[in-house]
This record gives sequence, C-alpha cells and structure tokens, in this order.
Amino acid sequence: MKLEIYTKNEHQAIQNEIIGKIRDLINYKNLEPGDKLPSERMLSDKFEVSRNNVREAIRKLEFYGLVKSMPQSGTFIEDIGVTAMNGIIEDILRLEDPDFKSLVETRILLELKTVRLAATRRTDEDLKQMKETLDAYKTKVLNGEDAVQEDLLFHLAIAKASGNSTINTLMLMITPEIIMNFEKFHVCDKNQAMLGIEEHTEIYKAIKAQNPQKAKQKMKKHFSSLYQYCYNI
Amino acid sequence: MKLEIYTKNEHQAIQNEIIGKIRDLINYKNLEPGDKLPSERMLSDKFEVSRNNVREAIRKLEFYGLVKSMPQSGTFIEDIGVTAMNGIIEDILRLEDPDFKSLVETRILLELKTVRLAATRRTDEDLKQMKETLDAYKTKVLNGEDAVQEDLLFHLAIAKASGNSTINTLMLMITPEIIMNFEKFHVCDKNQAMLGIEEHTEIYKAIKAQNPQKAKQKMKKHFSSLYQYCYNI
DNA sequence: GATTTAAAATTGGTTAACCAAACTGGTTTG
DNA sequence: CAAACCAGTTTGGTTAACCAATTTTAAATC
Repeated sequence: MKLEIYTKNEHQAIQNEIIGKIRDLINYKNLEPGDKLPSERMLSDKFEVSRNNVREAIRKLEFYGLVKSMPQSGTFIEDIGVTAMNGIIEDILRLEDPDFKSLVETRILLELKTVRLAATRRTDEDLKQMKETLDAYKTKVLNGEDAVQEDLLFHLAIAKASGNSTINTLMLMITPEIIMNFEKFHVCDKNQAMLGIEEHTEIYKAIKAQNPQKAKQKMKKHFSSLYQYCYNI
Repeated sequence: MKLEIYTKNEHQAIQNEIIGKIRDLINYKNLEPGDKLPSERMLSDKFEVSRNNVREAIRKLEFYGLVKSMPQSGTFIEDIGVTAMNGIIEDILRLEDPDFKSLVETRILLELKTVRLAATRRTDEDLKQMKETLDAYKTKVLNGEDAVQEDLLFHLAIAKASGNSTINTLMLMITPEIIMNFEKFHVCDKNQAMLGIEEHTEIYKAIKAQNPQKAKQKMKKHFSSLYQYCYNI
C-alpha cells in the first residue's frame, strides 16, 4: 500500500513480476481452485529468483486472500475461480499509491457510516473509551498543544464502536497516513481545534443518546471544513 | 487480515507479542517520531525470538505506516506521534477477523460511493473495460453457468473507474473473501443472476450517461436483495 | 489382492551465515 | 582549521543450509 522510497519500489517491481508469472503459470497449467501451486523451490528455480522473493510474492497473494499456504504441505489456490483470480491479480499489479485526496474522501465516507453504526450499536464500554479519548483531546487543545493524534484516536474509537470489524480494519489502515498528511499540510490549526472540541462533544452525545441521524449530521458538520480543504489542495 | 488456520494463528500470536514488546520499548525508551528503532539483531536478542519474527513484526508495522525501514540504515518511527502510535498499535493487536456481515455491509457502503464517483469521473477507457466485464457476465448467465466471479469483476471495474485509489485498494482487499462467502452460502442463485443482467446494464448505462444519482439508485436497487439476505444470515 | 506400515522424498517454515550499502570516527590533507 | 577521505563497524537485505510435519511410495503382512 505504501511505496515511497526507491529501494522499496525496486523490490516491489520484482515482487509484482513474480506475481504476474504465477498468474501466467496458473493460466498455462490450467490450475483450478483447490489445486496446489508448485513448491516455492520449484518456482524460484523456474523464475530464476530467490526463494525469498517467491515467498514474499506468495505472502502478498495470501494477504489478498487468493492463495493459502499450508505448512509442510503446499500453497493452494483459493476457491474464487480462475476468472476472478486473473482479474484481481491484474488489478493488484496495476494498483497505484493512494493520494491524499482519495484518502480523505474515503475517510469521510467510512466515518459517516461508522458514526451511524456506533450510535446504534455502541456498548457502555465503547462509550467509556470514546469519553477517554475525547477528554484527552480536550486537555491537549485547552493547553494550546497540537492535538491531531488525539483527534484521530477519538475517531478510531468511534470506528471500534461501530461493531463492523472490516471498516475498523480499513480505518486503521488509512489513519496513520492521514495523520502524516495532516501534519505535513498543517490541516488543523488552533482555531479549528477549539471548534473541534465542541463538535466532538456533540458527536459523542449523539452516539451516547443512540441517535444515528443526529450523529451523522454532527459528523458531517465536523467534516465540512475538511471537505472543502481537501478539494482545494 | 485473514486468520483462519491454526498454524497461522499461532504464528500471528507470536508476531503480535513482538509488536506489543516494540510498543513497550518505544514507551520505555521514550522513542519519538523520527527516532531509530534498535536494530533487528538487537531486538531479536532482547525479545529472545528469531530475527525473522522481528522482521515480520516490523513489516506489519510498516504496512500500517507506523515505521519505515531504510536499507543499511535502520528502521525509523514514522511521524505520527507517540499517542497515536500507542493507540493504533493497541487497536491493531485487538483486531478481530472480519465476519461476513461486516464484509457485505462495508462492500455496499463502498460501492454506493464508487458508483457515484465512477459516474462523474469515468474515462472512455474505464467505460470500455466495464463493458467487457458486463458482456462476460451476460454470456455466462445466458449459458446458465455460475457467474459470481464475472459479477464481482464488473463491480471491481466500477471501483477502478471511481478514480479513488484508496477505495479501489480496499475493494480489492475484501472482494476475494466476499466471493468465497458467496459461493459458500450460495448467495446468488440462477433467478437472481438473470435479474442481475438487467440491473448491471442499468448501472452501466447510468455511469455511461454520467448520472451519479441514477447510478446510485440503480446500485441500491441491485443491492436490495443482498442487503436483506445479509441481515437474515 | 487389500491393508498396514515404515521409510524416503517433499513441503513450508526457520535459522544462521553472508553481502553490500551506509554510517561513524578519526586521520589526513589542502 | 575545515574539508576530504578512508578504514571499521553497523545496518537491513539476501542466500543457503537445516528442521519438523506431511505426503508419497513401496514393501511387508495377512
């Protein structure tokens, strides 16, 4: 997902090449779901690359759920069908790095959902954790300190309270990159931080009151300035 | 993201343990953003685990954008702040596997966005690729064959046309698991497939006509049965 | 001829030795 | 005195040898 430094890109290029070759092999040998991939040693021989490179390529395919490695047994093709396998690998190879705009756009989308889900599903324990992060944020801002981290942790607490493990995972994936970009572009200045306390509190109250509509509305308001900023960058 | 087989879980447990220890080390030594983590050898010594385990743990932290490894130089803590680092690592360690319901819920959310974005941003090349996947789907269904894969590839083509690289990546991550669950639970039967042709075509036309509202409406309709199914599982 | 069993080969995972780039400190040089 | 340089050390990355579990093969037994 992150490809920034040159050495990494080079490394990634080799990995992608191997993934492409594995795809070709699947097609050429008519390997079907459930079939076993040739062993890592055989592949590294065939492709004339190190076994480590093959292992990493396989691990990436495993991350996307396309194959599954069984210790002392082999690597098996998952049951998603040849067509989907080809299409998805093709897409993976062509994936480009996420830009800031798409990150923010995605974050807003995810959070307008998590806040609604949190309002309906939140447990008392969720509420307690949200309160903690909210207080930490307040304290920092009132001390005039930078509070980007505490800001985002409050939002992550909402994601956790949403009870949707997939969205929670996705939020965790994009948040560090969001924070780095925020600090890079100085998105949050002091004035917005003071306003942020009020907005965060309102969101918290709406979730506490289990009012999804209001929670979403408050979140939307909270994002309005960010939204505009994002589209002017 | 995927933790299914026992050996993998065990492996994962060790990795998480190491990640926790790295977090403790960051706190104990007051390591700050930009600081260098102790070398892999030192960590593997200190934690009494193999260097490979340490490397994998670091790689996971790198995936989430929390650290960055520089060849022949060291692993550096990313500039997201100590507080966020602690919070996010904590969340990562407690991440649970995505369940089918949360997968579908997330997919619907993402796709109701991608379809709107695709309607406004799609290029002619995007349109061409969507048409191809749509035709492949039609052919399969009209031959009475199973077309789950072609179905999903059409949706991935929309995601690509959305021009949002983040959402595109996220869609690619969840799609294989969606397909597997679909085939496992036999979500799509023949009747729905025939209906699917019509719905897919309508979505395609709306995107071609660059009508975001209509595109979203058609997608929503397309998802209505899936939505109900998801909540009855 | 079918079943059991044991040994040999195969597999992904692990470990440790090795490599080249990069950093470090002191020395030389202008 | 500062800049250039050079050996020695440290670093993440790479390679190859090794391990234990599994699978395969074929021999042994009934």
